[in-house]
Amino acid sequence: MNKRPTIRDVAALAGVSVATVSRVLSGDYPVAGNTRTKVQRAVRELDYVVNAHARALSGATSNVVALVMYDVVTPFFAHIASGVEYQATESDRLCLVCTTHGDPDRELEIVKLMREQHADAVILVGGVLMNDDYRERMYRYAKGLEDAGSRLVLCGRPSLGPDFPAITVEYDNVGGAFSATSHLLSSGHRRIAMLGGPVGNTTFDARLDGYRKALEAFRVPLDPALITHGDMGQEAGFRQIQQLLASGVEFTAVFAANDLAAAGAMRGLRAAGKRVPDDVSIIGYDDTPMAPELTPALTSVHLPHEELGRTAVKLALQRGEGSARQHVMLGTHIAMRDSVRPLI
Amino acid sequence: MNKRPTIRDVAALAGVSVATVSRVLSGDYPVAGNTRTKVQRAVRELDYVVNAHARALSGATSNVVALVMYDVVTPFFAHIASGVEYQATESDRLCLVCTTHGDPDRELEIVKLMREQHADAVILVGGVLMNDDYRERMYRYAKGLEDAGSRLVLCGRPSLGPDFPAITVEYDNVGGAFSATSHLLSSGHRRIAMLGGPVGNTTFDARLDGYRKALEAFRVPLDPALITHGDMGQEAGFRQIQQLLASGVEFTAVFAANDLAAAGAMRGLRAAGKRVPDDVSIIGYDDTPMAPELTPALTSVHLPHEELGRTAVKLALQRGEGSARQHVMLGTHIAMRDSVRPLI
DNA sequence: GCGGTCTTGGAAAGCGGTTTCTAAAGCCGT
DNA sequence: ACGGCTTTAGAAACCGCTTTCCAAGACCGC
Repeated sequence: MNKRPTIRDVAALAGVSVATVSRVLSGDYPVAGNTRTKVQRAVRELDYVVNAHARALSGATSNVVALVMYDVVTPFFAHIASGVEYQATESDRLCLVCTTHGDPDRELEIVKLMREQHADAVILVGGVLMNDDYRERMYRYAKGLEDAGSRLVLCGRPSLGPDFPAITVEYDNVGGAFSATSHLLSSGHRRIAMLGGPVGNTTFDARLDGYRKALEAFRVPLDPALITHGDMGQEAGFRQIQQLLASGVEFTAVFAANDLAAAGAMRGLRAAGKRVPDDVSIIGYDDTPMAPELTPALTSVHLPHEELGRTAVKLALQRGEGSARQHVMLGTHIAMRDSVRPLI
Repeated sequence: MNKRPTIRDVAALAGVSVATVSRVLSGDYPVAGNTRTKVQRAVRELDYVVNAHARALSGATSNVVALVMYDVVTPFFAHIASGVEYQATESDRLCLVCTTHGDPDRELEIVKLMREQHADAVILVGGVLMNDDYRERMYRYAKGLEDAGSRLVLCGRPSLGPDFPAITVEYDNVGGAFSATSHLLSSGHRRIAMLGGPVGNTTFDARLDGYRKALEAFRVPLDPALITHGDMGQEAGFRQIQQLLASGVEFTAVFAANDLAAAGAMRGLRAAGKRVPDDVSIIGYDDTPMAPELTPALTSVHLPHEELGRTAVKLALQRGEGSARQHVMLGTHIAMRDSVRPLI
């Protein structure tokens, strides 16, 4: 078991000083071609790799981007993660992934870990329950991360104000929901059930808001009986539609605040003998890979997931003062498929 | 902008030496309760967090587990990643995620990066094109990682032999495919089309092998015309089934080597006016979240994705000699749904 | 041939911890 | 009161790299 070689071993073998080896490897400092070759040969000979920790310790950056999200399997998060990972790689960074499952304590712990790691950027992804406790917590995080040298990015989560030391990369939840609802409205639907998410969650509150605004724009009175809430899983969607059906309230269309709930709802409608889209039209949100495979293929609000992730990393890594508190809002569009039918 | 405090600042504030602070934080060495309290107060006062790189540098472990996989969004990988992340957190490790998109050069680079990082474990996930080049590459990786102090884990990928310095955590591809095919066979189907993956890929070769073995066990002759290959995406599944249909070969059932291809195939069958399962039965593989939402709900081979990931981490972190080259094989089972119908 | 830039390479001081080695207290029995 | 043993705490030597500061050659015009 030969110990792992150090830069000293390389220097010795190449017959130069450690400083020279370091400079050859970093590539910035001018080194005579001859010397460079000798060093590179020695590196290959010993199969030497630098020690990232030693490098990070002595002033350089850690070259790590941290991604903090609810979980890793929900398509919404997975696709954002994909974008983050892509851009991190592009920028020669490694990508640290942590999940919170919605637990604030866990989140606190993760932020602490990230301060320890000196991550170049810490990206917090996805909607949250917005309240004073949250704001205060975020403020502490931001300060801690700032003087650990990390950039904080809020991704798919509203900004906490222009003075808040974080970059925000959002997509237009209100606009997307407005479009989706408008799409149903302009197809003649007036009784549109809303399958909403947890109350207080920034993402789902915004989607509900877009729904409201669209109704208003079309001068359709809002019927609270049409609005339900769930945890946005497939089972929740199934149950929500069942309740709606059982309650006897009439509706000809459904706007589900995400595709998973939409899928569950379609199953529920089918179970109740309702045909989609002949009896009930339905539109989802997120445009996950599942959407086109459902029967009928689900019309859904398409989000620029990957771009969201890429942009978050790009902005965070962009050096220069002032760049530390930007706010970007990306647009959405509707992916039209077969689950919506105009009302006669 | 107050600089981030060091252990020295804490020591000064608490009126003790840095050694003492270090010991209080590590928690192993005996420290008088009084001193401990003073130190903890100072830590809180300064909002001090250790520098992970400094800690890693001075002998301790890096507390990082690296996960290397094809991509981050395919449910197969996402669920394994979920298990890895879960167990890593459980073991107080952070989780570094890298994707290769099948590029061997990228993989090589990642392994180098992991050597630099001194990851506690490096987990390579998913099937690969098995050939001599691959074996040789793996051998180099294994050696390099070994004397960087990292454990190498092959997850969902066959072992390279008992002497190979790596842990292997597999699931039974042959067995799963055997069961799936047998399920169709015992339902009376004899003409079973196979939607296979890339030739040479360990995962899909094994699934094809299980298909063959099942036919053999039922003494059903294998018809090469029923076997197709694709890249296992939804489009591939769609195209493969179209070709099959166009070629005129008869079949009453389809075994798709993953759910994505199965979904595409179902779409293709529907487009061709074939009803599932009335005209054609179909069974998938991986049991992704999409499976129960398809119409009809797709019967599929369920894999212990999460457990695979958890086991990989658990074994890798288990210290003790000899534990460095274990081999675990997890089982699969069929999730019965509505896409298979007995032939009269 | 000489003083003065430009290159090139080395010595050494950190970076922020952990850990070994050592010394000062504190406790005990006699 | 004193020697010996156990706790507890400090000094200092690393861990492996980057980078600043310097010095020695190389090269130049005159």
